[in-house]
Amino acid sequence: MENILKTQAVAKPEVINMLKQKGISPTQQRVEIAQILFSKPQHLSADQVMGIVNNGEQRVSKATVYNTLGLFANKGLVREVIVDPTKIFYDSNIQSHHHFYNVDSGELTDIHAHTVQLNSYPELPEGTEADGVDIVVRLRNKKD
Amino acid sequence: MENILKTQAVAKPEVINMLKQKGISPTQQRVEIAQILFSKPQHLSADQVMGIVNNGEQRVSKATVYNTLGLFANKGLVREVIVDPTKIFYDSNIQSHHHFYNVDSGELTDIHAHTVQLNSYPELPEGTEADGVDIVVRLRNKKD
DNA sequence: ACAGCAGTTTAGACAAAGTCTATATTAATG
DNA sequence: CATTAATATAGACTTTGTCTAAACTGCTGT
Repeated sequence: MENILKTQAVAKPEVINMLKQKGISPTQQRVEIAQILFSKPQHLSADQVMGIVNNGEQRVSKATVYNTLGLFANKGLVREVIVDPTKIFYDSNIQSHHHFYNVDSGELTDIHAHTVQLNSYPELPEGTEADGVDIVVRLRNKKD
Repeated sequence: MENILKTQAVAKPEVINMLKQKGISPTQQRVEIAQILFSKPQHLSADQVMGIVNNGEQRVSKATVYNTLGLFANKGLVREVIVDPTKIFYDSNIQSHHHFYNVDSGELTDIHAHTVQLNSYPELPEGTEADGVDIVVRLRNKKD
């Protein structure tokens, strides 16, 4: 589990409101995790969240971290980003945008929605509806 | 490990040539796996390949299946598709194209390259070069 | 033919992310 | 405030994938 310093948090009442608006009861653990996630637009793995929330003392269990991140993603509070075959990243920015993924460093950065545009759209298979479009530009470090 | 029937294979000499052209020495195990992969355009997980190649008797070890698929991907013989957080799919079609991923069924299907087009392109971060663009349209089953 | 050698393959131990289960704790409700 | 429903927890477990050390394969040059 990574050990990362907790930076400035978001105001508690603000976060509590966000949760309530999505129909999530704001328990202590959920609020703590939400404060970390929404301190800024960022991409965190479950393990990283675990490390930040439990920096020093143990306050939230592994199961709760996983449950909570899954719940948040389900309710549309955060977005899952699947680019690394070994783990899920949770993106605190749910505005439409895409990602660069540096295969060498594991770094994940944003591509603003308007710099990439689809000008045509495939027909969806029978009986299905689109749930989202993910565009990932994979990067390598130049070695010149 | 899944147990799937092996369908019609590709001719051995043909596959051996493909491997040689990419600088891969065509060992028995590699040829067997390549014959399965290239029998048609498809998306298979390591576990599925394992199931097909070893249908009935055990002929290729787990380590070799993983090594071989990794090697093939590295040499550009197959393409890794990362859409399912629990496993990698290997796509035997390396032509430029994209994917539908049905979140409910786990089904992965192709989107022809020409039905989706990027009409602008983001600036790449300093010191990096693009390694590929993956577009994934996530689907859910309609429940009406 | 065959000793030596590099490249492969193998079984099984191991690692890491994530899930599950049964129990304990907390929060909500009347 | 007692009861009940919802959450949180520790730790066992599962799955995908990696690693390691030993065995095997098939060349090479003599």
